[in-house]
Amino acid sequence: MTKTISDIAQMAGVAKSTVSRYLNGGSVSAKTKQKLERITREAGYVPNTFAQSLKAKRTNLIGTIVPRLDSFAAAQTMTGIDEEVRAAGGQMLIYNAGQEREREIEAMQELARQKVAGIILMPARVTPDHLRAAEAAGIPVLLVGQGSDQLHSVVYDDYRAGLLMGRYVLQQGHRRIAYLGVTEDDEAVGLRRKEGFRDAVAECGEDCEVFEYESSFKIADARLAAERILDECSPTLIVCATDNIALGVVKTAHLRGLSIPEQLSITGFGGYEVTEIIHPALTTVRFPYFEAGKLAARLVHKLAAGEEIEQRTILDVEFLAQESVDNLNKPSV
Amino acid sequence: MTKTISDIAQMAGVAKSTVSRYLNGGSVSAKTKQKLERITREAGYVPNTFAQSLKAKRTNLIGTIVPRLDSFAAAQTMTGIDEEVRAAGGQMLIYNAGQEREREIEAMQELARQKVAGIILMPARVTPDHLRAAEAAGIPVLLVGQGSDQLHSVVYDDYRAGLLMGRYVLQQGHRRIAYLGVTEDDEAVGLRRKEGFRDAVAECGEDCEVFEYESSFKIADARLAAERILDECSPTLIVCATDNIALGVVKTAHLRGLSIPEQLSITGFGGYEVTEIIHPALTTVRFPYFEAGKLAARLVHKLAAGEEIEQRTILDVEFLAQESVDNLNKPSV
DNA sequence: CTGAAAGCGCTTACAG
DNA sequence: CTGAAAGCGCTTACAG
Repeated sequence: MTKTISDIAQMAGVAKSTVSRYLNGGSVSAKTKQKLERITREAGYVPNTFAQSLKAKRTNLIGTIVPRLDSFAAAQTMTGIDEEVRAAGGQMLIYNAGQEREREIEAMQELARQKVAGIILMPARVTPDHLRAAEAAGIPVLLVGQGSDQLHSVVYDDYRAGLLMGRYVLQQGHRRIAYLGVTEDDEAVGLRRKEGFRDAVAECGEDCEVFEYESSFKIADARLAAERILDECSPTLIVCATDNIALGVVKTAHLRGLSIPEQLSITGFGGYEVTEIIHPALTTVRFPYFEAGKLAARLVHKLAAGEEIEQRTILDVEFLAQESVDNLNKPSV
Repeated sequence: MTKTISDIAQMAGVAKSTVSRYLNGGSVSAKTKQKLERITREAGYVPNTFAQSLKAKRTNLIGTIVPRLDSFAAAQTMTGIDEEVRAAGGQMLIYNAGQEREREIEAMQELARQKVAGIILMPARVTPDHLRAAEAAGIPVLLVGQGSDQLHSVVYDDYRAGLLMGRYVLQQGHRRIAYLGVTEDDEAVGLRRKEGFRDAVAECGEDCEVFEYESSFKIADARLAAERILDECSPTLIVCATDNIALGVVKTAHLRGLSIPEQLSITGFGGYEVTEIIHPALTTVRFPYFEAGKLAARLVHKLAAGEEIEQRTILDVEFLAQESVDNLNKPSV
């Protein structure tokens, strides 16, 4: 049924090697080239990827390992990677780790078996197991979202995001603030953003009370954390480590009948599309997920080609003042 | 560096075929099995997928073609497929068609080349080109979300979704309604939902004005459409063909200072997570995207195994009354 | 420019 | 239960 290179060779009256050479742009006379062109077209010839890969021992596949498929950040990043990989004539293979660290390790092994040209990994945390697996894979592994001294990475300026957010809310007059973060095991989201925020508070000089809380990334958990915060310390503002967490806090505020931002100000990090759609629109910091994906794809291709790249590429973030933070400096009515 | 089956055979002092048989669960004596077990483990042997596929001419890959990566429905469906495919020892390969019909066709050819065991396709519309490509692919193609007389499919009960929505809003007393739909080229979303809604209106018997409008799936377009609707026919309720469209309408309402649902009721279809989070929570119909993905994976595996399945599997939807529809029957204050 | 041959790593009848 | 051999469809030196 499906034609092989031998069939084509026979039909054209040439050797298999000639056909192969033609297919791969090797030296072929104009005449045979023309003939082969016609015949492959008419026969609807498509090369067998496996046979190619078996010989060539590599593919133009880029493996992407994501923590989950249904997150805004992951979706944007994948879209960026896909666009760039496709433009380079390759293909993206997505591996869903389902938020389990072991499956990230497994994924690297599996993708290495499939001889992908490179791997883009979006981990919540980089462990020694990751480093070992990356080493063993024998192919370039590029991190997105988390940095590492051992592996190449594309990261966001989480520290600056926290700093910008801190400066802004302080400048709006907030002095009694709850910071709803996530585990510091997550260096980028849990640690850096908070550090930036703390430094903004420190540089402000004035008295400012900050109550630190922790939640998971889940909206449901964020709602519970918000209950606790409101019961315990009644801040004028809750700074949330991600937009999703902020959405949970917004929900709790609504349920308690608190109006935003008059009675409670709320901020997020991320810049998810939904932050502009909800009312009031959420003040946040936009992270360039899509651009990070495109860049990551380009970099991993370079790595695969043996080129040198920077160990760590830091992408800038953009502060987005919207409507969910009250200005406490305005003259009271 | 990486061990092949020949290395293992040599190390164990047996023939390659014996190793292969051991690996594939063929008949091997207990003694050699034990020996091979140890040796493959110690050598860290991993079979070369390409060589396997080259011989076997098939893989345990399931190809999934999605219109886009960053949609709630697509993400949920992919997650469901992935979970099930993985449980069956296979792997899901995602192909992003970027909302271009031609790329859906391309994807089928490409996936066929890669000898995936089956393809799950989520098209906006099934065209003759799709049917031809599916035919030519020579492997099972299962549709999700849109039905077809030629191909197997898993579809949602879009008609019933529209019917339930229509009955509910009429029962709440709405008689001046805008229906903001999408192109009827999209049979499921554009046509069936609207038909269900229309039939609900018909069976109600009473006078009811329905103004039909059309938008794309984009939030920005939905916002514009909402402007037009509010200017032209001031309905008490806007029924939107998807939750995303509803979000756009909600935004417009907020910007105009209309309170929901008192001054304008709004509904969606889909049951996206965000509909519960926003305030007021959006009344909608929940579509079982995740379950559809799981089911699709099971069915495509059956198809690949040569089993018979129903031509069209219809999944039930669930009406979700939340807060965005006003009850006009309540005694006025 | 062209062809014959070997080989990539595996599987699969076929004998024994 | 085990082994020798052929072959999957391609690529790649090596001669010519």
